[in-house]
Amino acid sequence: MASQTEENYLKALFNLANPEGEINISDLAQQLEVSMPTANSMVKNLQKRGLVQYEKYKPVKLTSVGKKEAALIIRKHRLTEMFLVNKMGFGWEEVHEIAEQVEHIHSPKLFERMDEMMGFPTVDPHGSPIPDKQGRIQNLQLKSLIEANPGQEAVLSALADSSTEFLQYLNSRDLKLGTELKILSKEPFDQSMIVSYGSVEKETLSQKVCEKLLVKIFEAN
Amino acid sequence: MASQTEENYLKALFNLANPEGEINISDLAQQLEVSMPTANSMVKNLQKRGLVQYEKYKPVKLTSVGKKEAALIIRKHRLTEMFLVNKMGFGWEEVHEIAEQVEHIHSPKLFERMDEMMGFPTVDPHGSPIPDKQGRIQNLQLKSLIEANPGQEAVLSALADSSTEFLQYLNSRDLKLGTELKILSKEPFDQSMIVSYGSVEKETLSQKVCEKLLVKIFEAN
DNA sequence: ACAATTTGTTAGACTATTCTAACAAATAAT
DNA sequence: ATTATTTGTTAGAATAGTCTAACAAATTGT
Repeated sequence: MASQTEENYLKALFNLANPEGEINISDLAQQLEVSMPTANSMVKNLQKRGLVQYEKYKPVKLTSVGKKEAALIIRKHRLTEMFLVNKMGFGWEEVHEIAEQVEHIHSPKLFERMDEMMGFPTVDPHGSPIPDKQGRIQNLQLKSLIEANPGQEAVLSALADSSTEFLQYLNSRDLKLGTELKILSKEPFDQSMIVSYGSVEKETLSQKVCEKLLVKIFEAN
Repeated sequence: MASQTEENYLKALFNLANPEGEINISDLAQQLEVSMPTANSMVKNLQKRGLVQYEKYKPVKLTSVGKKEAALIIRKHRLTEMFLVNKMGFGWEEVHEIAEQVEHIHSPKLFERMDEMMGFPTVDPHGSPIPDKQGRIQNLQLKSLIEANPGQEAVLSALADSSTEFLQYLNSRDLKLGTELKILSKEPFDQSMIVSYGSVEKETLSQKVCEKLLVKIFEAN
């Protein structure tokens, strides 16, 4: 069984993988806040255990076994986040740290019970998909708000960044998953957007923010 | 901050302490399933950290700081057990293993929320008291059923053993916390007792079982 | 193409937690 | 009281995970 440390490496590898599934050792080291030699030696260890594919001076790739292990840890993380928000009344900005610890608990029963109590949710409080028990992840094909154009409408469906700071920014603007945004205009100079939603008539969202809002886009009717 | 391993040693020391608060290294080693030299070296480490009092060849004692740390871990354990039973529908025989892991989570918020959701319970599902936030433990002064005499009544209030096997034995006899037992007779030869309770007219409880049932005793009216 | 920079590797060391082997002290048993 | 047994200690080694220093390969920028 993977140690807590190994689990954290698997999760980081999963999250950092580029579209080809490759990860740099330096990115891995940075993500986990360890030195490069440390990351390097753990990658060798994971290779011995069949969880990653790796050759000297080449980027790392999770094997299918490694990918599944990682997805199952992420499943526990996201189920926990959802449980904390839906069943225990936490705010979406408070749950990451707790889930970071709970995800390492070995107890299929516990997570199945959470899943059941919530009616088998498919996304976590930040809109990220919850992998199924086989470690499969549904692909929602959401777009970044930046791709929407004036006149269109967009439903906020997930976030590309779940940091406390960003979540608090969203809280302060009353932006939640499910919020319907009308795109009023786009500023070509800095890529910022002016939108309206709910009782907010007019709000300017910077490029940085728009990039991190994942939406379903509709033609306004 | 104490590591998970150190936390487990503190908890074991707390639970093994005799009435004078003393613990043998061999008992500690056995409880934690480690060798004696391992337990010995960890005791020295805890001593350096001011959590135990210790001199060569003498029994170990928790300091007041160590005792408080231990009690706060036990608080998390028992709150978790209660939460799993009351809020998540687990059986009392299923929760120990899970709580054993959850107790190491660092998140005051999480445990305070559990406490709040349950209305600040004072005992866990096995009747053991839940230490308060200062690590203080209420002393219930319960007696073992073995001390009750024919003609008296006793309310099952806690257990001196919460092993899965014992809990399953109790489940099979429909014995729960709160069950009112009438003592019909005591067998002087083997210290077994014949009792009635609920819809059970007559049940024989061995000495071993009676010793582990902690009760409040009343004169029958 | 070659220097500068970034990225990755090796070697060697440290800490925490564990072990076994060997021995010493304390306790129990005759 | 002397031996036998149990309990506790020391020494020395192993593993997991981490580090720094030094070097090597790959990439970037003229």
